[in-house]
Amino acid sequence: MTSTSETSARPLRRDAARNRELLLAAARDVFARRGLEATLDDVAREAGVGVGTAYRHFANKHELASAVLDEVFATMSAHADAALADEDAWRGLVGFLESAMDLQSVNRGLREVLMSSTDPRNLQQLQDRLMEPFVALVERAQAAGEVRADVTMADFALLTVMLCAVADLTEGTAPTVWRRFLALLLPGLRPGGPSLPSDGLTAAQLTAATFTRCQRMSGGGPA
Amino acid sequence: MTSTSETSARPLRRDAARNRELLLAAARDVFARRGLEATLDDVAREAGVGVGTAYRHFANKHELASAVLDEVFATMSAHADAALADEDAWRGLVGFLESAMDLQSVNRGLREVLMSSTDPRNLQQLQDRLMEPFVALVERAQAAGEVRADVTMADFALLTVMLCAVADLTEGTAPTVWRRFLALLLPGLRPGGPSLPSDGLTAAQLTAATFTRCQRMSGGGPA
Amino acid sequence: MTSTSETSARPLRRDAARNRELLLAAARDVFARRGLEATLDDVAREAGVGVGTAYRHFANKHELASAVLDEVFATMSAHADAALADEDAWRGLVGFLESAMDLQSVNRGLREVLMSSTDPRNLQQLQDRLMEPFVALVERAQAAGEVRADVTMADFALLTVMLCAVADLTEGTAPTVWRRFLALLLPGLRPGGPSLPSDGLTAAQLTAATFTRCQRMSGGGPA
Amino acid sequence: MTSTSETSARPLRRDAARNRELLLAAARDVFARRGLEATLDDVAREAGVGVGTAYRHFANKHELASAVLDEVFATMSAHADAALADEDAWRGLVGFLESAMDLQSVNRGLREVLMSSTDPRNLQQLQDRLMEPFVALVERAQAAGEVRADVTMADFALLTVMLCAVADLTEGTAPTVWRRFLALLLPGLRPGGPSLPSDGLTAAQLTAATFTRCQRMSGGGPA
DNA sequence: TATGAATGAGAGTTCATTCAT
DNA sequence: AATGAATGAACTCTCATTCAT
Repeated sequence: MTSTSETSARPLRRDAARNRELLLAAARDVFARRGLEATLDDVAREAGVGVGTAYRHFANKHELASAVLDEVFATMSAHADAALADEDAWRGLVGFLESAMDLQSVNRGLREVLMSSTDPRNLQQLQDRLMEPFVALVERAQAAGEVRADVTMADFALLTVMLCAVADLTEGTAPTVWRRFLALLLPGLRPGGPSLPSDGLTAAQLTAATFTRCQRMSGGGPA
Repeated sequence: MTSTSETSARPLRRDAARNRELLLAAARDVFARRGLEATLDDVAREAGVGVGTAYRHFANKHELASAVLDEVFATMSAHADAALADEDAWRGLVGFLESAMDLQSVNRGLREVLMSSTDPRNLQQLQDRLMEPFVALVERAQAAGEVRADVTMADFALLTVMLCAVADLTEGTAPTVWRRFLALLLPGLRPGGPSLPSDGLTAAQLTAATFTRCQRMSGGGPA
Repeated sequence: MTSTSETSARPLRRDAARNRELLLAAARDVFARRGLEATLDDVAREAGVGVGTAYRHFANKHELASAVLDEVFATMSAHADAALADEDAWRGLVGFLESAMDLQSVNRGLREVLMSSTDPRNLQQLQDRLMEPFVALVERAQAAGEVRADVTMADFALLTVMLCAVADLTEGTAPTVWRRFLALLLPGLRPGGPSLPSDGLTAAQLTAATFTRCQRMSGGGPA
Repeated sequence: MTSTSETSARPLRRDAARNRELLLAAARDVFARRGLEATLDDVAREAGVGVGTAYRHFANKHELASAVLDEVFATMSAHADAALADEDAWRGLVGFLESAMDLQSVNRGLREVLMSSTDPRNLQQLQDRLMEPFVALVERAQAAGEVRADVTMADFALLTVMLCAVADLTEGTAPTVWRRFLALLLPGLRPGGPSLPSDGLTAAQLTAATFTRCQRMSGGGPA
C-alpha cells in the first residue's frame, strides 16, 4: 500500500530497499513536519544514513520529495476512485474533499506544493492520476444536480488550496478548523445560489497558475 | 502621510530620514513583487543605498519587512475604521474585507506573513491596530443580526488568509478570482445557516496559531 | 601594467580594490602552480580572504580564472604587437613565439586552457586580441618569403600548444627544453621544405577544435 | 593474446578471470573515449559488473587504468621490436613513431598519462618494456648516421608527447593533423642541422620529469 | 553617517573507496 | 567471489549580517 514506485524492469533490490524505505519514511516525516525546505542532510540523518545514500536512491532532493508526494497523490487518487463508487454523487464529492484534506492537514510539504505549485512533475501526478477522477466526481455531481452548473473543477481545487492555508496556520493549535471552512464553502457550491463574480478558472488556467510560480527547488528546477 | 512610525521619543533626524524612506519604498516594491525571501541587497540596490544603510535603520531584514508591512496594516486599519463609519454593518464588513484583499492580492510579501504568521512583532500590529476595529466590525454586524452569532472574528481573519492562498496561486493568471471565493464564503456567515463544525478560533487561538509557526527569518527569529 | 579590467563606467572602488588585487595575485599564483582545478577556497586562503569575498569580486571560479588569464592574453597580445614593430618579419615572429612560451612555460593554468580549450570566453580573448596580430605576424612573414606558403596561422598556434606539452612535463626538471623543440620545429616552417601531409587547420577549424572539448568548469560552464 | 599480466606466481583462477577481461575491455573503451577522469562506476557499468568487482581485481581506479595502459605500452613495445626488425634504421624509427601515434591519437586516456606523467607505475612500464627497444631504435638510427648525434631518446619521447597535444585538440575535428607536425619535426632530427639549444633530456631526466607531476589520482597518488 | 566589501556557515551534489550481504 | 549500496569529505556557490573605511 505504501510501497514505492517500482518503475521499470528492475528485479528488486535486496535489503538496500530497506534504506530506501528508511529514507522515504524519514522524508515523509521531515517534509511533512518541516516543509520542503528541510535539508537533505536532515532527512538522511533522520533516516540514519549518509547523504550519499540519499543521492544513490534519488537523483536530488526534488526527486525524493516527489517520491514522497507521489505516494500521497496516489492515495488521494485512490480516495477519489473510492468516492466515485459512492452512489451518492454529492456525498462522494464531499467525502473525497474531506479525505484529501485529512492528508493535507497533517502534511506541510504537501500543502506547500499544492499552494505553491512548485513544478511540472508533481503537477503531472496531480493531473494524470488525480485530476481525472476528481473531474469525474465534480461532473457527476453536477449532472446529478447536486452542484451548480457554473462551478468548475478548478473551483474545488482552489477550495482545497484555501483549506490548506487554514490548516497551515492552525496545524499546531486547532488542527481541525479547516472543517469549519469546508462547511462554510460547500453550501455556496450547491445549485440555487446567487451568481458568482469573476469566472471560475478553466482547467488550463489552473494548470497555468500552478506552473507560473517558483519552479525551482535544488538550484534551478528538475534540471 | 508617507512618514513612518517614529515609535519612541526620537526627535527625527536630518535628511537621512530620506534614506529610510528610500529603503521603505524599495522594500515595499521588492517584497510585494518577489516575496519576503528577496535579498536585502536587492532592496538596498533598488533603494540606491548600501546594505549597511539598511542595517543602520533596521536591525535586520525582518525589521525592514515589518516596517513595510506595518504600513500596510495601518492602511488596513484605516480601512477598517472607515468601514465602521458605514451605517450598514454588513456592507461595512464586506467592504473592509474587499479592501483588505485589494491590498493582499497585489502584495506577495504581505500574503506570506498573513499565511505563515512569521513572528510576534507583526502580530502586534495586527492586533493593536487592526484587530480592534476588525473585531468591532464583526461584532457590530453580529449585533445587527447580519452575521451569525457562532462566528468569530478569527473566522473572518482566516477567510482572508484563504483568499490569500487563492491570490497567491492566481496572481499571474487570474488576479481577481479571489472575489469569486469571497462571494462563495460570505453567504455561509450570514445567520440562518446550518451549524458549523469545529468551533471557530478565539482571538487568543488565532494569535497563538500565528505565533506557532516558523518564527525564523534571518536564522531563527527576531534574534 | 598588471592592473585589471576596469571594464565599465565604475568610478573605481576604494581600498577593496586591494582585495581584488590580492585575489588576482593569489589566483595568478595558485592557478599557475597547480592548474585550474585548484579550489577557490585555496585561492581565497592564499589571498587571505574569505571565499565569499572571492565571490563578490568574481561571479564564479571560471570568472576569476578568466580574469587572470585575460591578463596573460593581454600581455601576449602586447608582445605580438611589439613583434610587428620588428622590421625583420621572421625575427619578429620567432621572437613572439618565444615570448609567448616564456609566459606559458611557467603557467600551468595557462597551458591547460591552451591545450584543453576550455571555453568560448577565453577563446574570444585569444581571437579578438591575440589572433589578429598573430595572423599579421604570420602573413607578413609569408609575404616576406620567410615562411612557407602552405603553412597556416593555426600551425603556429598548434606549435605553441605542442611546446606547452613539453613545458608541462619538464617544468620541474628542465624548464627550458621547450626551446630545443622550438628550434627543431622552426626550420620546417621555412620555405623550401618537402610538402606537408594532412592539410593545416584553417582558422575556423582551429576555433572549432578548441570549442569542442570540455567546456565545463564549475558545474557546467560559464552558466 | 588478450590475456593480461598475471605478474606473480598466481596460477590463474576460474572463469572469474572473465570479469577481469570484461573490466579491462570496458576500461579500454571508457578511458580511451572519455579520459582518465571517467568514473569507475562508469567502467563497471560498461563492463556489466559491480564496482566492487573492479576493486577485487584492481586496488583502485589507478590500478585499473594502469592495467589498461600497460597493454597499450606492451603493444607499443611490440611495435618497437618490430621496428627494430626493419633493416632501415630511419624507416624503422619513423615507422615506430607513427605506429605509436596511431595508438595515442585515438586514446585520450593514454595521451593523458603521457602528457601528465601521472605516476611511477606507468613509467615503469614505459621504461622496462618500451624504453629499451625505443632507445635501441634511436641509437641504431644514430649509429647509422640517420639521426643527429646530439639528439637523445628523450627528444623522441617528447616528440610524441607534443603530437599528443595536437591530437588532443584535434581529435574531433582533424584527427590526422598530427602527421603534419611529425613531418615538420623529423627533418630537424636528421644530421646536419644547426646546433640545438638547451640540452636534450637524459633518460634519467625524462623519468624524473614524468615523476615530478601530479602523482595524485584517487586522492593523492597510488595511496 | 553611509558605504559596500568581508565574512563564513550552510546547501546541494559528486565520487573514490569500503563493506555488508 | 561478486555485488552494489553506503559513506563522507570535498567542491561550488548564496546570503544575512558585521565592520573597516
